[in-house]
Amino acid sequence: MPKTTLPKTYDFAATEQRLYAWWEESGFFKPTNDPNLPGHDPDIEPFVISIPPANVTGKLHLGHAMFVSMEDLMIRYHRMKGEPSLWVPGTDHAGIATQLQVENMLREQGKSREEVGREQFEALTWDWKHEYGGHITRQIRRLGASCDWSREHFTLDDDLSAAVREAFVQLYEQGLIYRGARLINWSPGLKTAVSDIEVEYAEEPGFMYHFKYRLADGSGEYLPVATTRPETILGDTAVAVHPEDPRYLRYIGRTVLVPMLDREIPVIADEYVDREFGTGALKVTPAHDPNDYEIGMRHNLEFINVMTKDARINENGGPYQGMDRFACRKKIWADMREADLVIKEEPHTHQVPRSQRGGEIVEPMISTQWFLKIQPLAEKAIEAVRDGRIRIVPERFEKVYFNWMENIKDWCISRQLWWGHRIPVWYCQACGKETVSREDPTACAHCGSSQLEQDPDVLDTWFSSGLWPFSTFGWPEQTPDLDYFYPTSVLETGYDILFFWVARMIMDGLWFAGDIPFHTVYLHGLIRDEHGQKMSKSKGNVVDPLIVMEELGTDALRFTLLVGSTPGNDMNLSVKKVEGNRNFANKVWNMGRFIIGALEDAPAKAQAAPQYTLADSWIWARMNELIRTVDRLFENYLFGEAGRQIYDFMWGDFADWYLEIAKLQLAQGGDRAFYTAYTLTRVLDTCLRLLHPYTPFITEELWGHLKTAAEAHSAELAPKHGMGWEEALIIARWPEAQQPEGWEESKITDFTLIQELVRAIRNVRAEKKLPHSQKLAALLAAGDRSALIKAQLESIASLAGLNIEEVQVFDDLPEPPADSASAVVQGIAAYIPLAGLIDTRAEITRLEKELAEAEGQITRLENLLNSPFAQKAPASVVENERAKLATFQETAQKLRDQRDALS
RNA sequence: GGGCGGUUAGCUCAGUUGGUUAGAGCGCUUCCCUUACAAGGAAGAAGUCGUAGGUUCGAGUCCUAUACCGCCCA
Repeated sequence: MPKTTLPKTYDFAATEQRLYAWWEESGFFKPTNDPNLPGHDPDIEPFVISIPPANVTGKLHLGHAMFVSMEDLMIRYHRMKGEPSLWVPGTDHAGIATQLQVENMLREQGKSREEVGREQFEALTWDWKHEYGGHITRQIRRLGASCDWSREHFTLDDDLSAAVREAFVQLYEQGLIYRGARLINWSPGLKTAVSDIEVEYAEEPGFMYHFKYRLADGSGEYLPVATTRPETILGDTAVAVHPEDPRYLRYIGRTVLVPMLDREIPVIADEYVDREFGTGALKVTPAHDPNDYEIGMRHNLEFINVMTKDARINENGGPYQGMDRFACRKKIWADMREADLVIKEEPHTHQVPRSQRGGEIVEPMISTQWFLKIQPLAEKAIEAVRDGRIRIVPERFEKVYFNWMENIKDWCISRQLWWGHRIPVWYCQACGKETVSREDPTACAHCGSSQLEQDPDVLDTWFSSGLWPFSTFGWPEQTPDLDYFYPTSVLETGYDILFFWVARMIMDGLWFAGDIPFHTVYLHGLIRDEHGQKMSKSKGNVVDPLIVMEELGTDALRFTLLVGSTPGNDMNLSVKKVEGNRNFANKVWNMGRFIIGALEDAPAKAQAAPQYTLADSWIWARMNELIRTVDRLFENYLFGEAGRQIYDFMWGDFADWYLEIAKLQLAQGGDRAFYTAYTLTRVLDTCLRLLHPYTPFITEELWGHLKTAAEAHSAELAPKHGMGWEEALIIARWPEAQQPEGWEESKITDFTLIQELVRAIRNVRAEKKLPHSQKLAALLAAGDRSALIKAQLESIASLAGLNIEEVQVFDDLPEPPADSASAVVQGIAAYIPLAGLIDTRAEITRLEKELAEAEGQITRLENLLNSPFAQKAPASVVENERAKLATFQETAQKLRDQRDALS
């Protein structure tokens, strides 16, 4: 055959970049029905996804690979459905991360950011962004992401910055943004505040320090108190006990002396105190602990901050001033031991708050920051999910969402960084009042003075990310994009940023854009290594997606991520799995090679109306089943299962069975060959369309070859039912399942019987260790199915390795032939004469084993049918079981005959 | 302390509304370079579906309890 020039192995390296460039140049990534172009129809509903903006500093990791694969799958599916599909790409400025990068660069040059100054530092950061910011988007392209790059955005772009200003000013004017001194999480290394959700608590070994709080009256009495952080003693402003704790009742209202400082503080009663924990008496440091802060507020205690911004002890710490917090912990404890104030210390595991970035221990501190009263926004956001306007997949995350939203606290939005959206508040040096403005003001709004100074802080990066689904469309401008594409359709991301990002987008979307930002939230899981361990550099188990793509192809990686995961659940990834899917890609490639080669040899036209074979009908029926299944699964966001179905059909049905039979049919020539070529083409075409959202490159490449070959060969091979040989697979129409016409079930039943028979004969061959090259003779006793078997004899013989000249089909064989190996399938007996090769005793043993199996089933089914099952189960289910019983009885009888013939 | 998820073959995991012989990939055993594919083909071994109850004619699937592992929140 083949004049075909396709290489034997799919060469993804030569394909991927070329196809991506072609897609992009051809404008396939842009939505149809663009609202900025003439002829736009606003009534057609678009499908829209906002990409989770990647950090500009980022390097591609599997998390990116996951969301890109998942979102690209959805976008490609909807695009093929013919919907105007838009995927908006972009990056965020990642305040802390980016600033750290540039600071590191400066450090290597022996400089600090303070030395270069703010303006220069910002300029350097922009330079850095221009140089390295494109890395991540180039890497996202490598994954095949079909996003509309002409709509790419960056959170610090002018238009997005304008959106941030607008949002800030609106909230300020609505009285929801305020500035004040509150307890916040302070990152001493970064010297900035961080929000509550940027702090992670880890159980770590430490000590519980027990010591004496002496009464101020000089009586020598003391309260035993325990703490894990002795350095905070310096900031204690009360000792609290439970109001009903008999041990301490008599101390309530009296005063005690702070160790080493001898400051006099009250003993108070508060129900927060856990009598079982520690000594039952709690030192209260309102300026350095969230719970103590609450107590301090309730009891009007003094708030004494004892630390500086780099976590050293400040002037309130008396002799300890200037010491690092951990050095102070040691020193004060030593001093207290000296002063006989120590009772004991014991090992203790406690919760240590660490910064999500950098990992240093965060210090709770009182600091003046900007806060957002988020509760009014949260209420709307809760409602939107509660009433179903927004659906979260998988549903269980709705509970997590509600729980967080209902307990939401004011959000600290200011950061002491230089890289980000600067807070649009100016302080007047003349009158001291604030001016808050969308445009940089030149004069104080209150006194007109021009002596203004802008707040030095910037906003939390997530403040801008929350606006992403509409700021990228031009909000607050009422642009055609905003009008048409907002609300977007699906928000897809990892469940780990449900609070950081998803929740804020919902709140902001409802608050600012007046509508939900998307109707569905799809959450994927985290990717772990092959044994479920978190990937980390220190463990050395990190899988680099770039290397995997390099070695095994993008399609293999994508398919692995998509098919190996279920919504909301973590997945374990191993290179072995990717390898398996590389093999699948190669298998698909070779199916294509075969089919394209086969076309060239088949007639270009049919002479008569089609007379489809059993195999043709079977594969056609199975294919339609597949399309229906895939559609159903897609509607339920079960992309992994859908992918597995496609894989199983292509490999297990189409390649393993139909292709093998097709070889025989093609060899017959004439109409048989034509209709076989037609079926091969149609099924492959359909499969490639279904598979395209998973593995876009190989399917596009192969489909192009198929299209070229088919068009060159015959117009009659073209797709029908609204499909055609479109310009490219990426914009080709999604297959529509043909409604069942009634004949399908029996064809599938018949073909399944043929498969089982073939397998049974192959099994005999394998057990007798006969090479495939040795064609066998066979006698088949097929009862009422002998017509079917006769009709399919050529296929059976070929697939099972029989010599068709030596195969005989009977309704019944009164006498099982001697010197034969035998097998029984659904009551059909197959005898393979093997003179000299039969070990009678072994054969009897084998038959009896099978007979025992069949008899076991008969007993089971008889019992079942004699139970209430027969009355209570639906008739069709009962009928099924009866039919099975009959088949087993038939099979058992045949097996007995065979055994008896040997004995 | 509250909530969620997981527990199915040696390993990694599917199993969609309960339907009666539980599937895949990898690994393992045996055979085969059969002109689409050795990154392949054929055959095979392998699971009391964490445990204990319950609902039901029927439970991997629903309910209750429980153990272990993991995650989130406080």
